[in-house]
Amino acid sequence: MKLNTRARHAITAILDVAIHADKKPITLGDISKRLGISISYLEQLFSKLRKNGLVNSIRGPGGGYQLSRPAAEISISNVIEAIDESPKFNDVNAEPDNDLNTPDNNTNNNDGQHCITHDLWAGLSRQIHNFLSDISLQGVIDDQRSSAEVLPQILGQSPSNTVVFSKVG
Amino acid sequence: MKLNTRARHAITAILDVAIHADKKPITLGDISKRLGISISYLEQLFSKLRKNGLVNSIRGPGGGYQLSRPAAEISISNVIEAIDESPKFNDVNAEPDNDLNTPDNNTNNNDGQHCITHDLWAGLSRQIHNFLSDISLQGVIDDQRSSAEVLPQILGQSPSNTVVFSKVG
DNA sequence: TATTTACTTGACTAAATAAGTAGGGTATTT
DNA sequence: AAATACCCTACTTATTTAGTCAAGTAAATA
Repeated sequence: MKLNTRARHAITAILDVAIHADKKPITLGDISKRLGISISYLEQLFSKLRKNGLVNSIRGPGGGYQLSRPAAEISISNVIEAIDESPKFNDVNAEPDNDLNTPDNNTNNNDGQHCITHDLWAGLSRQIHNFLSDISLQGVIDDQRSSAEVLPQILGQSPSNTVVFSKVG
Repeated sequence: MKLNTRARHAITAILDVAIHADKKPITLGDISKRLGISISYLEQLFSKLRKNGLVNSIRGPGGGYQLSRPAAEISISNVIEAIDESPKFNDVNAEPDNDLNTPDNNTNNNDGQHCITHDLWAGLSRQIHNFLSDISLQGVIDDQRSSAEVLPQILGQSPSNTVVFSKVG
């Protein structure tokens, strides 16, 4: 699982769809205009989102994309995992499929210390994954709403006590 | 705040130090052997860790690095933030200092939708940051030790909202 | 049926950033 | 003297980013 700009774009794009869930299907052209991302790029992202069952596509005039299920039932980790799937098709080298960047366990170093920190990282990685599994698109939207109400948004920095989690489901 | 391989290396490296906290200072040579990372690279990382007060250095034979404070009082976000500081020294262009990759809010698109998703991403980013602020090095180690759920170590602040995580999906 | 509109797929790429190494040195401490 | 941290510049390579281009396919509508 990688938290990179690709993931960010996918998340903001699907959030854009989620926000307009009540209306007609959202076209990639709309999203492109709003987010300033090329349609071609969005096509790549939404292709994966669709194949992973997160969005439905509707063709023809008036078509576009909609969430396949309520925003409360799509987690952030769902989106990220849909996006950063390695191709792994075709043939040869199936990549080791790293979770949040898996360290190479190639060079066996002297003692088993490397394995220890490897396991520690894996544990942390799992925790982050679980955390992101518990945040839904709806949760992100609600959090924004509530923190906008409660917080005067005065500070760009250190608002760190304002976590409002909403869980999936 | 960026979760990339650089951050992963920094975290595993400082965890390596934390594991040996009871013993003598850990040399970069030791870590290099165990993690398979070049000393040059580790120097870059530990330079930042030291400047951010996370580790102490001891020169001369028998020297090395130690944690500057108990592992329970160093959070994962502390480490990440120490690492991904932009240079920003010297002179001119102070980078906008992105948190988990800040989208460009340059091209003002038609309506205010871009800003909405921008805010949503910022909110999510903040949640992740808070989450990582509540996980200490000791927490990661303990989690590994007893793979049950770890209560977040309380670091100085982080008062109100007790972060409840785990619960694998 | 013809046209429009939108989604699909795959190949390709220029630019930027990240990742990591190499190697010069200096400063301290044992 | 040796081991270690500390500092700096440069360098190479790999990956990611953020797309473009082209040639489709599918569905709705006029």
